Amino acid sequence: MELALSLGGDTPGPKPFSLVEKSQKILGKDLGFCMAVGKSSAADGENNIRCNESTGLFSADDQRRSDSSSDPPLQLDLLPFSPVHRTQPSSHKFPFPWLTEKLGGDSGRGVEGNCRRGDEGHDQEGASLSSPNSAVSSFQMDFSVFRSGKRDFEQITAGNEGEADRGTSSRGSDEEENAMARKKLRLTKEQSAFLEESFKEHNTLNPKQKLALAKQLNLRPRQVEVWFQNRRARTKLKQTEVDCEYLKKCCETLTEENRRLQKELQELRALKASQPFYMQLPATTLTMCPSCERVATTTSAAVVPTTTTTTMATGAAVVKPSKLFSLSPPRAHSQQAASD
DNA sequence: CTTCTAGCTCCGTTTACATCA
DNA sequence: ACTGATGTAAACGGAGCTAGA
Repeated sequence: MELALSLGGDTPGPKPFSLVEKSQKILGKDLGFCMAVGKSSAADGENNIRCNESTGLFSADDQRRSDSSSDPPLQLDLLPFSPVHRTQPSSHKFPFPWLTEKLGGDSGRGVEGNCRRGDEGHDQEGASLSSPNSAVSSFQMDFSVFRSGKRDFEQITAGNEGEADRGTSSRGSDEEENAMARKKLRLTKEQSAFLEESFKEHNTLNPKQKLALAKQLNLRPRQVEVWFQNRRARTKLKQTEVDCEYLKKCCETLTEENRRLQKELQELRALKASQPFYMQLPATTLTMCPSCERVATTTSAAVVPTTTTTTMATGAAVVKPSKLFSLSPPRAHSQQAASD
């Protein structure tokens, strides 16, 4: 058995969040991820979960495929749950564009901010709908205050417009635009929260979803695309950190186990040397599946093996060895379980 | 069947911006 | 108040893959 950790990067397509039963606040972190520890096999390449392009949902086939492994993967799920989300009432739902579309409504007003200058023909409308009392709609003003320490408002506005203009063309295509200093526009909390919610639904977007989201948030589609791209990268990075931690713990466990086994082996050898007839009883082999920790006992015909072979499959196995033992790969048990 | 193209994601990198000492 | 170091996140550009013409 191999210890297979899904780092989420070496497989194409969306990642296995759909498999995970959502449990929040694992490891006490706000950001969360899932970790899948499963048996690696030649079919692993087929276990990638693909998000349905049209619905953004994971299909039952995908689920079945992912469940097809004989060893159900251990998953650590630390789902994204930002402080922003925590402040939301539990009943609060963001109006996802594709959902509102399905419901036949275009009523959800987008979160304003980083406003474009009418590059898609709806910005002016969005601006005109702004309510002075709305935290969201006050963004433009807040934005100017927010940055007033660095630049004056006119410069900022010009920067936004430049960004907006640039966004309508494909990336890096226009020399004029390239000549212009790259302005980075921080997304508002509302925009980020909205995008986070969307990301929780599905971490990739089809073009329709991207456009709808961009329209909803008053961003360029390219910005939405880049945000998801960066968000996936962040997820992967965090996942890698979690995986590393887990592997470190595995390593420590195995080292400790190895040390213990070596010690026990020495004791057994010493015992054998002092009592040469002691070991002529049939050897007992304990076989434990590391994943389910079921132990099967078999009595071998061998008498006093001259060498003891111990195979540790994973650090998950905790075996109290008696006289002689071996840890066989869970494959044996899997086959046995299958026959059960 | 091959080639071309468009569109996508991933990845590494750059850069603007915020924060802190 | 100013400054430099550092971290974060938006954005860029290239590579690779895939579907469709």
